[in-house]
Amino acid sequence: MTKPDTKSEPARGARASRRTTSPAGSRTARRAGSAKTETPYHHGALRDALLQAAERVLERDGLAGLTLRAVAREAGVSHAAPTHHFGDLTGLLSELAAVGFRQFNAAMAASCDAATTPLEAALARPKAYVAYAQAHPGMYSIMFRTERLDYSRPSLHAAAEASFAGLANAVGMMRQEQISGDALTLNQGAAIARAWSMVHGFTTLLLDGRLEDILSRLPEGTTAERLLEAMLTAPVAVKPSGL
Amino acid sequence: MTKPDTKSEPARGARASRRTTSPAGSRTARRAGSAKTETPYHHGALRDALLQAAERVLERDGLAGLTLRAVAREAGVSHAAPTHHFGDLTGLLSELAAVGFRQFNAAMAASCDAATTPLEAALARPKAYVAYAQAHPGMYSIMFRTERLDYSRPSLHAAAEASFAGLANAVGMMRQEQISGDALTLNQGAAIARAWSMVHGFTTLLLDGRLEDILSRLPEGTTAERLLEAMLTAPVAVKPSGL
DNA sequence: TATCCGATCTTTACGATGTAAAGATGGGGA
DNA sequence: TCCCCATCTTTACATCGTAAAGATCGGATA
Repeated sequence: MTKPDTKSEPARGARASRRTTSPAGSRTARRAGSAKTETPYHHGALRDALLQAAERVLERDGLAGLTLRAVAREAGVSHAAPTHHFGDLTGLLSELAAVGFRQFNAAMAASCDAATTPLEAALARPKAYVAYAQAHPGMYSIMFRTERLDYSRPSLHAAAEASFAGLANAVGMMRQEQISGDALTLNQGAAIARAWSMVHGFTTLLLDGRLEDILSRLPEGTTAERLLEAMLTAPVAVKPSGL
Repeated sequence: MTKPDTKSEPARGARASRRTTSPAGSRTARRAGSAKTETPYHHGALRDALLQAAERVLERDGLAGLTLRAVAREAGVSHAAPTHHFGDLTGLLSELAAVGFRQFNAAMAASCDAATTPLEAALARPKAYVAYAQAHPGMYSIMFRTERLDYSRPSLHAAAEASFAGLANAVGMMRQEQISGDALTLNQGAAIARAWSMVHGFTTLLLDGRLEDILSRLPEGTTAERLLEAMLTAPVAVKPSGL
């Protein structure tokens, strides 16, 4: 009854004719060659290509534009191809978030290694955290948009876990304690929660534009990074609480 | 060509027959009467009814279930009725978020008024913040899901602004300073950013289940509220930064 | 080397959603 | 009394996620 999905997915129009005219043998030859932009019938590395396409779509069109069909279009394959590799939309988003966490962890590790002074070392990690989010806002927002993610996926679970472990480790070093794997004191937990909450909260507020108000009221030319630094290093309030 | 949208929206099936059999006059009488569950043709207060329906749907079915059509179904009207009152989905979500911010502000104000000791006063606001989010997770997540919101809407802008003003004011009282409306020192901005980032970050991490790991490692029976308290009051780390 | 299995990708189909546009309804002012 | 127009419904359509069946090879097996 419904008009079939024709027309909306031109996708591999060029390939259709090529496929009919080219005998089987040329496919492997083409893949071995440099013409990676052409799409042989069996893509060969569609999974990775789809993830890269998804990242492009996400950073170009935002979260709203990140659909299974849009990713398939971007990668030049049929709209149902992603389903085969990721199961469903949640699967694709979860794997993409895992990619994000790995980039994220790598960026923070690199930044920590580059630090020389103790103060630098203390600020390197949070600065890299915020910098990654600013450079890849789409990725960051996906990584923390839990309702569309499946944390039981091994790759995502592992990547996110590594991120947490790095944080806990950094806090432990800061407190000159060994954070053991299984048990925490209330003070240790509070220190970790404070560090994570502060940086994560700052980042989401920043990405949501919620800090514009504050930034615009600060002395001319104060950047978000400067505000972050002040937030992390400034003396604490007069009253008993950390507020 | 496409099969018309019949069947999927039974909605007011009962009303259709009623409308044909009942002459015009009885409508006002019915609305004035107690039968609010029955749906007169011109609803009379559809806008508010839709917002209440939306809140029910949101807390019952989560963000994924919150669609224009689901809200219309819940309110017992045709699927296109919400469009007339809110323009589009963004409009509905924005107005719902505004409702949320008003509830949120009221809850925090009430909690502050109830405080007696200085320590209580310092903790009342963040505790109420987290408590609201835990009691209304759907509402809270909508209020901070910026990509689907339109902050240029007066009601949402005003409600969110009031929330920010309350926070800035609380921080000012804590520092025993007057926070002037137009300009801030770096330290003042940092104090506001720290307070907001910490509580907002903690809340989102908590709702996303990201603190489970920490909570499960803490002494038996430690609640999220207790962790929050410790995070806000515990002495700060050894090293120079607030980390 | 010829054959066939199964992984990979495409086609087709369907229900649901957001939104636009045109039609019905009736409250309230002219 | 009559008619305007805000309110709500109907109809229509493009797009999306997903399921299921068909096409297309790479490579193991014989």
